[in-house]
Amino acid sequence: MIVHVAFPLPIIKTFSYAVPDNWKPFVKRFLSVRVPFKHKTLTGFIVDMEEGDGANLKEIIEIIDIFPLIHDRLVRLSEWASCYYITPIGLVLKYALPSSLQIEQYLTVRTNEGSVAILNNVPLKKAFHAFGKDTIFRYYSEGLIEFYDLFTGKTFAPFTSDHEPEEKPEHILYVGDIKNRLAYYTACISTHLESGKNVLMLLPDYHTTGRYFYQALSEQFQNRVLWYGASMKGKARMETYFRARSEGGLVILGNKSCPFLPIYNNALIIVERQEEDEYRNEKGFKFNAGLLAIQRAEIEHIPIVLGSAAPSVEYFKYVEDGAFNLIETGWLKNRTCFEITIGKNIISYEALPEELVNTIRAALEKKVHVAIYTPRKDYSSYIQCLECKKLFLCPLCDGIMSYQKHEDLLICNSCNKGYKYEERCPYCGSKLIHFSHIGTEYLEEKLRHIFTDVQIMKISGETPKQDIKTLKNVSNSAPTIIIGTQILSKLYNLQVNTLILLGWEELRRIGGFRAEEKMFQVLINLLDALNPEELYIVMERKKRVNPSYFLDFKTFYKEELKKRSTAEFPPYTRLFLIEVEKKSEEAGAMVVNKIKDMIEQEGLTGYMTGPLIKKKKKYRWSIILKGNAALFHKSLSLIYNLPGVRIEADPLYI
DNA sequence: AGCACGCCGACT
DNA sequence: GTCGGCGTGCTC
Repeated sequence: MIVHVAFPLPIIKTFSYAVPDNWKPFVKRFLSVRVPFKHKTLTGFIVDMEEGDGANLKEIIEIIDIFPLIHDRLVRLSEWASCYYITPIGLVLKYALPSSLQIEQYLTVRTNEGSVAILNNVPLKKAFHAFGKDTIFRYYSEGLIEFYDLFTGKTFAPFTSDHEPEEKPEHILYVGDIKNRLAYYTACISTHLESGKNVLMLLPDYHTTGRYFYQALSEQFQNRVLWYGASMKGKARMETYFRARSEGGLVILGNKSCPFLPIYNNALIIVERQEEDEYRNEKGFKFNAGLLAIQRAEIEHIPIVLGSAAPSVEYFKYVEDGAFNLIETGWLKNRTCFEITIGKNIISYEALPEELVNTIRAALEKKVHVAIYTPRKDYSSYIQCLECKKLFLCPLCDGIMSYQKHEDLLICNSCNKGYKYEERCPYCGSKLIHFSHIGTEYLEEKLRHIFTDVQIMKISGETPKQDIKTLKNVSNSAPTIIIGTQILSKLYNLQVNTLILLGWEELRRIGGFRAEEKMFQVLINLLDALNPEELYIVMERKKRVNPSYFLDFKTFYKEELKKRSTAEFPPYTRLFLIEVEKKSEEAGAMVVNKIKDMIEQEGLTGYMTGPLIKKKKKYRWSIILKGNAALFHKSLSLIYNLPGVRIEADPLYI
């Protein structure tokens, strides 16, 4: 017998191995196996079998799982994801399959058979050790023994068709503020839990939105609320795994690591703020967990709720197409916005613009909290020499450098490398350095100068969890100025009176075709979380955008969809970014031509840029491909395997 | 991805 | 003359 094994490696290809006699009876698709690969042993996944002796092939070392730890619907989800994201199935399965070695630790043997009575209540690992793994496999396949887990005491067996798929499960786009969303989610969850079913709920992160929902839902459903996340330590994580797999009446909360979690009687999936970037996994298998959840609901025939105050524009198209039903309650409407227009770059003010200072002062006099949003966490992210006019760029990768004052470092925005700041231009040595595009550090410095006796807090995505917790107490304390980045939009517990946006309009420059959508989401989600009574937007006159365009979601998404449709951008087409990187220009040009030929043969058009000459003689090309992935999946798989080529499906910024 | 092989520059 | 830098390509 020959098995085809997929590895969690960036190769779209499977490898064939022979199966020794002792393992033959147990071979099944989607079992993990240990095999020799190159000079090491590696864990892969059986994705196919065929007859034959495979005399010229290497043999598998052992089968790891006693039965496939994934059921048919999750297999379909994995296969869909592999296709959709042009990613090797092995990389997908690494995310979809729990580590068998972890599972074994919590399993015990159970038997009524006299012949193997000695094994009763023996931990599985011990049983493997004492009898040999293949012997235990044989006992299991002969029905002599079974296993139970330590958390539920229930039998650990392959997933059977447990759920009752709905005829026409509803897909709901719920547009509303956080209070209404929580009430809606709670009502949906309650119905399902009462009938003994389970609900899976995806959240963008663990520490802010995760904590908020965990606490709110625990008040309602007590110990029937579980969390499943990557940051969890072994035992707690496995408890959720086993309970979700065999108990009913639970709501399982998790972040991007849970769209593949096997769930018994899964009746509903909820995705909170599907538009958040945290749902994107950037390592190895680049997926969007929110999108996987939607596909999972489709495959499992269960309803799904996407809830947000600022959903991605594409879902409004799906509403128009009839694929989603829109529910709209309690949106943040009739919000007045005060604009503070300034004539010059904020950094050219001695302190801060007077009107801004007065606004903050007026709020503080009312004894209320003020939140100030700015898109960057550092001091400044655009540093230029005034003499030679050159921009400070990373010596390693040419990325734009930010200045981080508290450590006096220049930090590359692309590769994160830090360099000591020498206070002069690296090109001409001049000491006339100009900073612009200010961030939270700059604001904190200036505000501390002006408001010497006011409590000022600064938070960003890097703020330790402990500090974020203490923010909860801010609501009852003396008037505070809270300076923060986008993380402010997640602090549902914080009540502020005045919200000020500073540098928000700069998002337009960095966001590609999604720039305005991003601006919409940042603005609306800040309002959603902080629920301020007064909103101020500080903008430079020449960069001014009209805030009211973003404050009515119905007109906003209609306009936005119109633009996307004319320019042929998602959701009207899919995008793929093919990046080629080579040390020599000739080698790169060869690969690029090869790719162009393949694309042409498929009758497709790609938009190419390059070669961009990078530092250290690295040449880079990028090709943007537009179209329906199903049509050219085969060529993209071939392109994926070319050395020096990377493919990114649904790129964020182009 | 990771790792061995291989082809050019600075050294005892 | 070699040692080791990293670029290239293969893995059943």
